[in-house]
Amino acid sequence: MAADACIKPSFFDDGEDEDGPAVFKRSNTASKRTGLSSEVKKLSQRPDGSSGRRASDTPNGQNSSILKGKSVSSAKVSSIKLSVTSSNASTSIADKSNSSQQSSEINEEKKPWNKPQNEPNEDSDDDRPLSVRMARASGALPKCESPNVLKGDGSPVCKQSDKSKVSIKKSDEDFEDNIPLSSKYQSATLPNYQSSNLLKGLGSHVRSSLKSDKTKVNIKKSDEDLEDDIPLSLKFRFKASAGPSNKNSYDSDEDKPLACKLQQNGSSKWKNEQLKSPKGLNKRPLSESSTSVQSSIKKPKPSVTPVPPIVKQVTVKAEAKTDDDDNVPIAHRMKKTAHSDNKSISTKKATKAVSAPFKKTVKNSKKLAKKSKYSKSMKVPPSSGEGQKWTSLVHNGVIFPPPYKPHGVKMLYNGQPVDLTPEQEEVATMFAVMKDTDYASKPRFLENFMNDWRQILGKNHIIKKFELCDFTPIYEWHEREKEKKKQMSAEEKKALKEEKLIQEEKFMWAIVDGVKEKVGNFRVEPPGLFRGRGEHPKMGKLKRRIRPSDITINIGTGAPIPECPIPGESWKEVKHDNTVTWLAFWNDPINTKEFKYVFLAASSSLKGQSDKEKYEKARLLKDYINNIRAKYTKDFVSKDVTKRQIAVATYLIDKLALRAGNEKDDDEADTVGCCTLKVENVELIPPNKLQFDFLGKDSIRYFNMVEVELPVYKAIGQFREGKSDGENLFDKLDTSKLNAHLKELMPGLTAKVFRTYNASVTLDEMLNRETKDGDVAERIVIYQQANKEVAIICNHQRSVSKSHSTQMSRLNEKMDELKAVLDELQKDLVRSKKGKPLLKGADGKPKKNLSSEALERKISQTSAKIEKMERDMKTKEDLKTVALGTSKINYLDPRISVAWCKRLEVPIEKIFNKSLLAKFAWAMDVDPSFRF
DNA sequence: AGCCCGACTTGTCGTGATAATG
DNA sequence: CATTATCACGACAAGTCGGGCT
Repeated sequence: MAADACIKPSFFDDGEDEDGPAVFKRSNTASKRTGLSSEVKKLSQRPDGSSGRRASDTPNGQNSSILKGKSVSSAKVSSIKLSVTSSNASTSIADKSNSSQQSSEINEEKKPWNKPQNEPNEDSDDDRPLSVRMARASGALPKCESPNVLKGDGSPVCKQSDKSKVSIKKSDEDFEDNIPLSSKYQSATLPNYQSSNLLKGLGSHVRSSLKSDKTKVNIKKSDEDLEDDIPLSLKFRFKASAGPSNKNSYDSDEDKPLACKLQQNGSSKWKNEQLKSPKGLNKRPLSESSTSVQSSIKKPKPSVTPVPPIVKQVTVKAEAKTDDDDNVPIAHRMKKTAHSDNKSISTKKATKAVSAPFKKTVKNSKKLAKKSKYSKSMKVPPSSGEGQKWTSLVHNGVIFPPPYKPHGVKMLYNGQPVDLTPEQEEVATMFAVMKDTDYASKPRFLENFMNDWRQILGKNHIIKKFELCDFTPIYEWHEREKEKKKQMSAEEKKALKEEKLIQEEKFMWAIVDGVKEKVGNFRVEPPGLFRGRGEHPKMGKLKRRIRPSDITINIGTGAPIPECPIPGESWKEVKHDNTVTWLAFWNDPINTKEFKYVFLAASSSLKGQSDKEKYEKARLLKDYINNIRAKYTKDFVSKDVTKRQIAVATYLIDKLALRAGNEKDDDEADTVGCCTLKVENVELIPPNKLQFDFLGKDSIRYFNMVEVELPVYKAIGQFREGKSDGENLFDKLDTSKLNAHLKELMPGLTAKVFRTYNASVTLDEMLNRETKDGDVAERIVIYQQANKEVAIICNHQRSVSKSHSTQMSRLNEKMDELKAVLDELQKDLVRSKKGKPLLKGADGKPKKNLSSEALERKISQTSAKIEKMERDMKTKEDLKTVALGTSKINYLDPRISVAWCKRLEVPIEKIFNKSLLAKFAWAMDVDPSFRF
């Protein structure tokens, strides 16, 4: 593989990357940067110095550097530079290790169905060239050694009642021993529930005890903070000025912010069930927008000229590239885009320099601007970077699913075979195939399906009533097809796979600013019956086939327009909008107001950069969190109801990691988030506990009992007063008001940042309080436990595998056998010591005589086996409903994991699988001392 | 000031691939 | 070597949140 080099632009760089980080890919896109800076400035309230920027941690290598530049200086600091590195990583790493979620399925209620085709993924491509640096980076990490890893027990920190059967002890202890805190928490508060999680509220008391570890942290931090002109505490006061009663406690907390999280959240008992009693009706209007931001001045810092991007070449396609190009930017090569070079260069620079606001800050101009600019060949390169996401974009569009192939199998209606046209048969088949899913028995699904199918059947078709339909013949045909497929030889399967790959290859890549990047979902969704989650009102509706005329393509101005793969048809529209990252979109046939987008894959630098910004924003919250907590604590007793509601809602979001809770339409499943909680979802349990029970995103149940501070308890009681079950608990609130408020507390702050913050802080804290001993496998177990803790906080659940109970009982049997063996060995030992002959074996034959020593040895071996098995079982039981993958992908700052791996010499491949390694390429060169 | 469009992140599940087991 | 358990990864649904328009 070739390595590509790349450039990174550094504008300010001062040494930024000096050390280490490898950068690859293009320099960065200029576009956005966090914008925090700009916002920061704006904030009126805070003194600016204090403005939030977090000082960088010195320790962290690059990061610090990143921030460094700007932050230090003055307020203006604007841009943060991020250098994204990308790598592509690939490499040989194997994945294996970690566990993450996986599949399994069914839970009682909901379950999905399968879908027919899928494809092999594989993609070989991963082998995109690694950059040199990367290599180096990786070198830093030890390579992995053995595959096996984990497993052990993950001991659960939390527990649920049911699990009780299994004995507890297990590993937790190990883990916990070291960690006093957790235990404290648990015990403290909750009754049976899981403990650890339950939190104690932010209550400081407890926490204070915890502090210890944290203190150090703070300390460090403080150093860093030097930069800030104003110490947090000041800020704190600032905001909190009014002086909440609790303040003290908080203050104390401040010192150790991390701690908080621990307490956080309780676990819940999971199990998804759908609750049903929601009442929700009132939906409030969404409303208001938040304050706008205008960052006005951006000043670019001039500086280096960027090097032209290099293309990674690959086999690929784009006309432009040829192998040699490595060093030449594509732009150059492309004739069409001739002007592009300039653009790219200039823009990049510009953008970087500019402080951009978070997402598109640019006001209107998007469209106008872009087009115009573009066409004009961007004249405004420099500062224009605002909402710009790329300068050149080349791709081949999307691939459509193959046309329907009629099978001719006739279903029965009222016992008689029925002739169907291919279109009618296609829909009948969609349903037939879902026969053994539970959708097939949901009235709403059946009704929606029949309504849509009837339209295709036409008015006069004999088929009228679902009850008279018998799809069995088609279902059986499908089963046979599946079986056939399964029986294919390995070679045949392989051949099919390759063929598919060849067909898809051209769609898999896009060239963004001269860099080849993987496209995320270039396959247009095939027609099917809509499978909404939970009690979705539209389940069963026909999701019609998408055609080229439904699709809007977005591509660089000079790039060749992808040819429409279906002869005789054409794209709905072709745009050249460089302020967005999508390559194509179409309207969702189920909800025509919504869109389905084709984006770049997670491994792309565009995504990587925004991911990094997300984590930087969460890290910034660290500097404000104490202040924010003090503020809302004070407002728990505000006379202003709206303020009180905002305070309590913020508290719940912070402490329980609840989602914001936007309003939903009636044609969506009835689920809630913080702002949309209904009275019935929160029960008061005297003296100061709250019991939450509601369906959240994806209709996953959130059930948790939490001890809260008394003022919160009382406030909730007030909010419930005079309302019936289905009414909104927070009637004066909605997400835009809440976020607008949060933005006043910290630039760019929104409700979801708390989830990221709490998740990452928890991981960082848990990983760092562990001692360094233990072998790699044990360390991985520690990581998993931390990961699990986060998953619980975020309520990331998975359905229990169908075979779970079977597997458990099988393990139980084995366990019983082992115990019997142990028992017999012990009896034999006693006899042996007394000089009596051993007992006879099960088969009646005498066993060969063993010495007492030998017996003892066997006993200890067997006991060890039993213990291990108990641990494994407990872990398995414990994790049966916990999905670890979601938090790893979306909430845990990968730099925490990477730095930890470097420090403890755990191969990063044990923690991140291949996709994660690619996705987090930007984090691989983090300094080992990085702390969130 | 609210509504709604638009873009992008987050989340669960199914399924094929791969590793572990008997 | 055949099965079964686990893992990786894609599919696609369902959130969040900002911005522009009225």
